[in-house]
Amino acid sequence: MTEAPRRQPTLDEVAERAGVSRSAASRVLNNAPHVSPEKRRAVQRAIRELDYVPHTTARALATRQRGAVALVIAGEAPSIFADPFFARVIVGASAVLEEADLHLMLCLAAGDRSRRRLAELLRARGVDGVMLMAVRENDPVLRLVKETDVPVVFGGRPPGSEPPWYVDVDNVGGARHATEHLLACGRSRVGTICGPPDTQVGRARHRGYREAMILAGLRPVPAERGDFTEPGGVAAMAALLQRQPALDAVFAANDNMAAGALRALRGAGRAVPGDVAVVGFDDLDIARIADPPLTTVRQPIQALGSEMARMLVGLIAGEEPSSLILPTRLVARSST
Amino acid sequence: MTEAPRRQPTLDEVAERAGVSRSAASRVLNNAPHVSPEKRRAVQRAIRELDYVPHTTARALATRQRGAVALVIAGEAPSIFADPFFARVIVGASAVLEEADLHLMLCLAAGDRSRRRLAELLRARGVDGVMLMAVRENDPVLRLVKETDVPVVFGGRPPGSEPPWYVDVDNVGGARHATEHLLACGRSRVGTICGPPDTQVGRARHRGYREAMILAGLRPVPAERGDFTEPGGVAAMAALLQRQPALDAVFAANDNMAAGALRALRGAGRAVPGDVAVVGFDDLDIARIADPPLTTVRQPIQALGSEMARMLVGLIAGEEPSSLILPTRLVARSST
DNA sequence: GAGGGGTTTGGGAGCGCTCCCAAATGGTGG
DNA sequence: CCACCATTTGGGAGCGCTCCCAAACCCCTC
Repeated sequence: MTEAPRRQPTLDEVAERAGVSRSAASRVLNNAPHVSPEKRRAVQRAIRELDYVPHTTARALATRQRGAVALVIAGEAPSIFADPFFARVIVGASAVLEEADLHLMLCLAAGDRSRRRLAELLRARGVDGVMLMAVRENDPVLRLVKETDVPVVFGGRPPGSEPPWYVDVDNVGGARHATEHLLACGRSRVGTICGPPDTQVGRARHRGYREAMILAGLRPVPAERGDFTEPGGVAAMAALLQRQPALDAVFAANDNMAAGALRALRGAGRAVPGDVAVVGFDDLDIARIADPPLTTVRQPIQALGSEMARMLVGLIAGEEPSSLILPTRLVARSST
Repeated sequence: MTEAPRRQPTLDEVAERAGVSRSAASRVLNNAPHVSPEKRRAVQRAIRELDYVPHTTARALATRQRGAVALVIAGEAPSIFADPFFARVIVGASAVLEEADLHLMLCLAAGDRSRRRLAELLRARGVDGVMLMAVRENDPVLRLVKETDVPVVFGGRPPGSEPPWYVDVDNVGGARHATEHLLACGRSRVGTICGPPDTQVGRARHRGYREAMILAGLRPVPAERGDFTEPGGVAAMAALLQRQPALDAVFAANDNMAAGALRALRGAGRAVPGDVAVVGFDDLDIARIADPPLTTVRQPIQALGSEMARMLVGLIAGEEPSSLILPTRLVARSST
């Protein structure tokens, strides 16, 4: 504000100062061949002296690539993004993107207006690629990304479709392990609090539970449905207890609901893990803080982000990566 | 992938189809005056028929504005972003930005490399403005934003400096209210678990506590220092109890530490709120889930985001907004 | 019917970069 | 010493848009 609004120097000015042509300067900038060592040095000096920084937008226009990718959170309301899950995905992704010198745009694409903006962003080639998460069944965003010709990597699979490129977490396997763990602890009347059935995560974790039960020769208990929130977990656990009073273990499809279950069990006078063992899923902070600390299935959230980014960078570079399912790991604590 | 790689139509093509000049088409696009109604209609029809979308990058180059702003999280490690706080700021900000038709870039500017990239982004005019958060004392990022000529809005104030434009939360007032609430509950031996003193938030909340004590004619108890984490809260509470066994209330500078305090108190056999009342700060999920649910100071996180965005949009438009301190609100639950 | 005001209109010159291509340069072999 | 090939070099034409400006146009008024 104090100084004159001095313009940023342009490549022409660099070239002039170095006594070479703009083309030569451009070659040095992109360290392309066909520049004599002396000229190269001269240009480098000029760049340093003028404190030159290439104008990204101009470069983007000329090369037809933007140097940025978008992370799109579909969901039904922008507030879905408040889930700490996404923040950790971003931490993972941004490290990889930084390596590839790509910037990250964040689009909370809930609602018509933001979807229209996303559509424009894609059509106008505002980004070189997209990472897409929290897509629901028949989400209108699916049409948008189908029409675009920039590469799209999904995080998780939307229910009812198998995108060409995705990174997902082994929800089925994780849920199966969690249930098997309960069985291995000597429990046999294992119930489950499942997630909303219109989410792929909800479905997959429920399936893992059923698989484990059937494999063990037990009859799956009808699931009580939660909404991935703690209060939802309280309500579901209460209902489950009423329906199956003899329950000796519960697999909850995420930690929030497991924490709710803990609270409901305490309210009902059942000891954990004495009377009822509880396993959650996610291994968020709440699992460690819960009382008793929750045994849970840790999913590699940050790795999900970094792998998505890696895959996208590969696609942009013209490679043909293959989709990925990341393993989960059971973390045993005192709730079992 | 199935279709030919048909190029997006350009404005020239629109103009040609509408039988007008490129200039006229451009005017219609930006609905500028000096276009006859018929031509306007013709252009609009051509746009619709060709499914034309203006090329953002070209426009950016011509107008010298990018149509995007950056949210920069300074911090010392990228993982600071995993704090759910930022996610809610983003939810607030992105709604306002969407209204202003600005895109959001996210920069986790910890470490030299990412700071260099940020510097380039600013110098190369990759964004029209910046929202800046989690800046530490003497953070190198301060120099970067001082040198840039795009507007910068701070979220919170970095310790030791008063930025020209900021949105902050009334941490002092909130902490004072929290402490006064404890006093109003009939407590008098009120201790505090404070945050790291090199954060503005830590300092401000500690100050609010001291103000309330002094105003009430009481001697502030020397604070026990935590690090804003739950385990940190456990340790601090244990230390505090040892030092001040007669304590009957604690103000913790955030909910995580308050939850830790709860756990430590339970471990020490003190009833909450019977023996010791506890107040936290933030009103995150954990406050509601804690046992007993925490009385806490709610800060308007989403509003922080939206107000930052609003201020930035104003600055970009050439206005001269004034900085803002958002009020907090005490939420009474069962820990007091 | 010529002169004057205002409003359209379209050509052209950018914005700052990349990249193609033709010309210049330099080193080699016959 | 010249022809010939491989490099290096710089001019110029984009990329797709905005915006200035001069020319064209329209409608009055005198």
